[in-house]
Amino acid sequence: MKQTVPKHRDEIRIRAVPNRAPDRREDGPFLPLSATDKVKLGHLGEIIEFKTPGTEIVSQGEKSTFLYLLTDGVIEADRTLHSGQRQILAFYWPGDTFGLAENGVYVNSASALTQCTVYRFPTQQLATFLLEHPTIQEGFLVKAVHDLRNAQRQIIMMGRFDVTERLAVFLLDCSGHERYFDASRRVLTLAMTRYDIADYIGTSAEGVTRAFSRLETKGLLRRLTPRTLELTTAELKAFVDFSDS
Amino acid sequence: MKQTVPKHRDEIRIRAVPNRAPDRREDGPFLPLSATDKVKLGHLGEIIEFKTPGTEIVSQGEKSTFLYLLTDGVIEADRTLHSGQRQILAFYWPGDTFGLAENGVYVNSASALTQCTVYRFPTQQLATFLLEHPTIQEGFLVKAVHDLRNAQRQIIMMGRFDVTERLAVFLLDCSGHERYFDASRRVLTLAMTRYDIADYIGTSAEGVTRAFSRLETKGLLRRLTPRTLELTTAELKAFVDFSDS
DNA sequence: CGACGAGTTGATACTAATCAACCCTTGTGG
DNA sequence: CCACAAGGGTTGATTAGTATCAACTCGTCG
Repeated sequence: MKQTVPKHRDEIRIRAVPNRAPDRREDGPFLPLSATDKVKLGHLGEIIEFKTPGTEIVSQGEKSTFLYLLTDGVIEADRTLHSGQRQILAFYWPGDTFGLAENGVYVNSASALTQCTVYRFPTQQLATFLLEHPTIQEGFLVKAVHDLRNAQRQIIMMGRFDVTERLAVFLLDCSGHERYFDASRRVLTLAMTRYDIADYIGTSAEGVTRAFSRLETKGLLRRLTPRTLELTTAELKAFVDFSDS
Repeated sequence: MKQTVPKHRDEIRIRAVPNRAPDRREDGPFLPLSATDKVKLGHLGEIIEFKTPGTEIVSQGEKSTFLYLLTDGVIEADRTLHSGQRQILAFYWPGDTFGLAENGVYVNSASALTQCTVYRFPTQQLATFLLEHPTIQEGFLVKAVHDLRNAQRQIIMMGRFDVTERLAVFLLDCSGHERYFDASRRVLTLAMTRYDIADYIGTSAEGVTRAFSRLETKGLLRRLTPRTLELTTAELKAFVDFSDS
């Protein structure tokens, strides 16, 4: 289920679009981090592997002892209400951090959707470490702002888009991750169920299926299997009405 | 319209709930900042007053030259889509920062709903300043995470709550600010129109009015005037189903 | 006084939630 | 090896919530 792997060290990298216009642009969607900073962070953290999809890694309401950095796999963060309703707040991809806390308590749960490997950092040590390493702290600040922008995109999506448009936005987000979108064949592989997607875009599983068939009717995608889709990102982008993207 | 006021200096303070459990709790909803840090920040920034409600302070798509810290008044941040639809992403209260940027460009517009006084910091200088002042940078990091949690609350609200519940959540948020909620008389004064509220909770102005009358029918509030409400926060909290609050 | 914007109410249309039934794949145990 | 259970996925019928359009009131300001 869970296993420490001290042998190899995956590359430490943080996925974020910077606030300011970058002077260099060689790092793709990741923040520039000096080699020594990566080493220092690597020493502070610990690598964990989660072999079984579905494993809950952090649990809403529990004491927040670690901040996590995903290096491989896909993770889902959700909150469950008293009524039992579940809202998925984000899907995390390699380079994303998770384990959001308030007053020392996790506000969301997070579960692996695939096999995952993560770094985890003890929150106490991390806090003092960041004060001593301002450039790394800046990285985490930029990452937090990046996540804030993403959350705002999602608010717009929920507030102004119908279910079909929301699904299109979601699929576009997914196809931004090379590991799961084969750009040459234009095939997207989904790591999540209809229920997961529904709880993310604020509808029901049936609603997701119907939105899929409407997109298919419009010729914006083709379902090869329920979990593998052939799609053209340009056409989907033309379909949704973001002022950015 | 806009006027520099170098005479008096308002207190610099950042409104945020910390990630970790605080060891001291004397600062109310604001972050603990040392006196010298406040002075240094004050020197970096500049105080601006906006006399006329409705003034647009930052404009979506423009080059981001300043980060703003609100010291008095209420501000609204919104994004307008190609279709003309508007989504309000947040209302800002004293102690909040605004002027969110991506790649050096503001992603949202922000307008004053009341008379406002703000600090503004040149983004370039602020970035280097924060690297030299890790404790202040930590403050901005905690603030960004705070805003991220708020955005997630809003996602839950939009994804799982009906219009009436969303209005209740909004009113509860408003009544958290002493300046606009007289706790002894239980009277909340709204700075925003029905249209603003509608664009915030993702409905229409008519929808807001109907939600008001449903809450009034349920006995959860009383409309003294359209903009002043008598309400009991405890009853409203019981009505909404957040796992926190 | 008249114009305008905010706020409210009613009638109608439509999106999507819900309930039910069903298919398909996968994995497990007899 | 096959039967059956379980969960994911899809489709149809019905209903509930709310968007939209229209009309009207009220208060404010020039």
